[in-house]
Amino acid sequence: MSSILHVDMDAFFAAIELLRHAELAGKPLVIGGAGDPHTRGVVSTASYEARRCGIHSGMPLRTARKLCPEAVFLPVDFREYARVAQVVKGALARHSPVIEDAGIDEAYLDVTESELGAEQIASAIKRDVKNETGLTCSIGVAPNKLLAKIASDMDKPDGFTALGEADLESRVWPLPARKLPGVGPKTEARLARLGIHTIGELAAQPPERLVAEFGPARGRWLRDAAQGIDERALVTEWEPKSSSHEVTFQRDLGDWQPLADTLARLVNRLAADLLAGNYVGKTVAVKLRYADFETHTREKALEEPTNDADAIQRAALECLARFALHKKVRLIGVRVGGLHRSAA
DNA sequence: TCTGGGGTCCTATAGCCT
DNA sequence: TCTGAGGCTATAGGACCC
Repeated sequence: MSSILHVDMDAFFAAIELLRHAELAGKPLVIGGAGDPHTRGVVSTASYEARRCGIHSGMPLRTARKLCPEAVFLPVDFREYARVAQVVKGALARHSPVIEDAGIDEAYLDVTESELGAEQIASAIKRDVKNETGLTCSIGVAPNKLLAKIASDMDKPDGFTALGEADLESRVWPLPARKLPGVGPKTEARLARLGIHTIGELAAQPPERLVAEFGPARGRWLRDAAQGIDERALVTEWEPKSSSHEVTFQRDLGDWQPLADTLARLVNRLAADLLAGNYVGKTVAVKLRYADFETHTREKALEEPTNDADAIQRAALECLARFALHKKVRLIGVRVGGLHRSAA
């Protein structure tokens, strides 16, 4: 039986800002966008005080301000959060050689081979992370990644939860289906239409019913996940498959020229990123989001893999020309896919 | 004048080939 | 020669995650 830890930092961005701005302790704090709730942007992280007002990540900043006018808004400082994340990951790596980076503020550790118990390891991790960063985290332990992640969410902040197969019925099945990682708002709504609201109700479904509704791959995955079955191994090495930049305009745009100008800037940034990472890509895609939030992409395969800004820009402009400009545009983006390391 | 930016993976569909 | 089944690839969209 494997023993997998999931480590999840508590309100990561907000907690880092509180370290730098001690005077904000106890106040509702919202990190997101440019830090100005009068501009377009969404909440990245809300402190626990702000969450009590109903603010959560993904919410428009304007909405957050209406819910909690006295909240303090700060811009996202990715460089600083990435720096702290490196310190955290360094501390984690000392507790297991088998570690999966699962985003800026979380990771999985395989501690099956450790001589220490999972709970001992978890408390040592909490101590080290606290000592080296001043931050707290929540940790879940389980026989697989799926259950470990569910576990780490069960006691926050600064919690520890162990889940075994025997806990499935009493502790996992009563949870809403939405608590399964991989079930988002769309799937939650479809399940609700089938009368399925909890993970237990999902686990009790005849597989054919889920397959009929969601297709073979997803139908079977839903059943397995609800029964706590997850055989995925930790991903300890990773290479990017695509790289992109996009921007949402403060005011929707109705003309080609500023769109093309913005696209050129995004392409230059992207080409610089590829060059810095020594990557070349095989496809170029342009994304347009119209004012009504309808989103479309147009993609073109390159004749040969490249990271050359001019070649990418030619392809991007061809993609842009295939769009109709019948509605105003709120966002434009560019992506290069099919990445691999450059031979040069 | 709701709704970011950076990703991944899956699915549907169309065109082409055998 | 016509028709159909099935596989493969490219493209577009959707859902999800942090």
